[in-house]
Amino acid sequence: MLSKIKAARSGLRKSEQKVADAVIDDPDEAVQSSIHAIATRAKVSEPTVIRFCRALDCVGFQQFKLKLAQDLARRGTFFYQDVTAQDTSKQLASKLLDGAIASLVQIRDQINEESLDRAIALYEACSRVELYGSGGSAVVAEDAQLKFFRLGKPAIAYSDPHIQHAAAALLDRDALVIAVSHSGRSSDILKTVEIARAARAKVISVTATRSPLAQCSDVALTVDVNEDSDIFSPVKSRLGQMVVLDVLAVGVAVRGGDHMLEQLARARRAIDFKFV
Amino acid sequence: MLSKIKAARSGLRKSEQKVADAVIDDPDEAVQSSIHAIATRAKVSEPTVIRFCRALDCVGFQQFKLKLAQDLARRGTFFYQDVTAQDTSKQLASKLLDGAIASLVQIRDQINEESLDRAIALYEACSRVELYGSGGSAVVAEDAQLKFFRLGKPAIAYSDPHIQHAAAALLDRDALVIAVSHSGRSSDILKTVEIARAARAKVISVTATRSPLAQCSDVALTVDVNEDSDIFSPVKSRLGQMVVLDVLAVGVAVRGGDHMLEQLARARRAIDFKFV
DNA sequence: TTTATTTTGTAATAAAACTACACAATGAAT
DNA sequence: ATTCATTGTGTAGTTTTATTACAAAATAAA
Repeated sequence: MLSKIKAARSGLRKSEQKVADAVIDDPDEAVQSSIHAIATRAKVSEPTVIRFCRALDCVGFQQFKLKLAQDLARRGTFFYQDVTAQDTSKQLASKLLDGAIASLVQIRDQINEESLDRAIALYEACSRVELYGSGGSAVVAEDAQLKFFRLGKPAIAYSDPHIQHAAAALLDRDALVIAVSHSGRSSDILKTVEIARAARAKVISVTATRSPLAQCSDVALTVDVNEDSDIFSPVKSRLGQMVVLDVLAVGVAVRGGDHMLEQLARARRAIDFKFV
Repeated sequence: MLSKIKAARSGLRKSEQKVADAVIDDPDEAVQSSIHAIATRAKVSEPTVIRFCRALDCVGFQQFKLKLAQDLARRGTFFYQDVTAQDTSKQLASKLLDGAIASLVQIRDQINEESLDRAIALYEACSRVELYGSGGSAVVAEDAQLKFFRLGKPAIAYSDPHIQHAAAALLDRDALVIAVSHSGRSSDILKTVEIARAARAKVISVTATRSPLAQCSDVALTVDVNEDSDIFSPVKSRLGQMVVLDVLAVGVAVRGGDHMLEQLARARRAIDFKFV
């Protein structure tokens, strides 16, 4: 629509061009304005605004505004922007959300299909799952535990590094470890994975590409996002990790066929509506 | 917007629900209708339609239609698709990521600036923060705890409902509660909030629009997403809740000025690279 | 310059959105 | 069960917004 206006501009009459200019100048303002407001800003009469709409193949002003609004909605591209102390709350929220969205888009385009398939195969071959993550990653591991224990095999998450060490020492070749770490460089998690592998357990890591953790795992599901604008904690990588683990869990479920999917959907409704 | 309507539906009055149903039934028709047309189709009076719009945080019918139109326009970019047993891993991942992205886009467009400002003010006025969430929402509460305790005031998260009750009873007027719940209907969390309010603590809720929890909070930060395609747990609303709480925390930090932002950024690097 | 044609604005009309208020339904307290 | 208070819903009127009809400028052609 916006480009349509630009294209049509030179074919319009003089005062209609003024309307076109006013709309192009601030389209977001335009979609919220009445005919009167636009007419005033473009310094033309109200019927001129309507004629302008009709010239653009709209039946009236309302339809024009609707089409323009939809156009603006679609134009949404998401990118990082640093927050500043001068931002209004609205700007702040939009910037942060945009950043989060951008990171998910990035992850979507980076998903490694082969790793995912191998991870699914590892789950199918194991008899139980342990999830390790500390600090912020503990949250992700716990969230994943909730998903995995509905898939039919025992799943448990540990967030204390010492307990992780102890738990890892007790694993066997039928156990599967899912190790979550943002940087993949924490010595605790590396030590834990080392112990787990010595016990012949399989290891899936959810971490940064080419990090030490990724390199010492059987399968690495990598999550790399631009963290520059995260102030407190790597929110974006946390979101990414959660979604990637969701993908893994759903992937496993899907291998169980449509029947299993339905069953899980029912289970979810029964549980969540009561408790969450 | 559409998912907001669905989420808010049960919190609406009877005739407003009729309007909701009419809109959900054919949203494309709705964006082109006048109040009169919608009122007729829903078999209610015209003011009821306006009240319905207001209940959804719109200033009037026009704004409602505009938001709805933009929502419909965006459907095309990232949209929900049900996963099937025939999907390849890649397709599966894309579908799930698209769904997650779509939900964040929705949340971005729904952010209520006024609520956010009020929530920030509540944090600034309090002397300590307690975060309550159980089940899946416990994960969100814990994640938020990590953010909030870096802002300079004590912050603690409880995930056991009984302990939440006990903790809430010990609050005073300087305490701030952040209550997280997907549905906003769990009796545990409602009870906890009731106790907290009786102790004169302030309550910010992170939950569905017009849910009981939202209604009994001082400020509601609403998170409404279409959960149809979530198999295990409401991943999408979980992501949304985490981001919304991140926005709140960053909002608080930003009020502390650029200096505080820098300090936090340094703190984050120091902490996270070691532990996560 | 006059005349036809196009363009633009004024003023009236129609339609839509919104408000104030009154009646009806619901629920709590006696 | 009856009254009172509260909440919900509709009727009727008001204001705002969109649209039309038409007349006055402006422009171009003869």
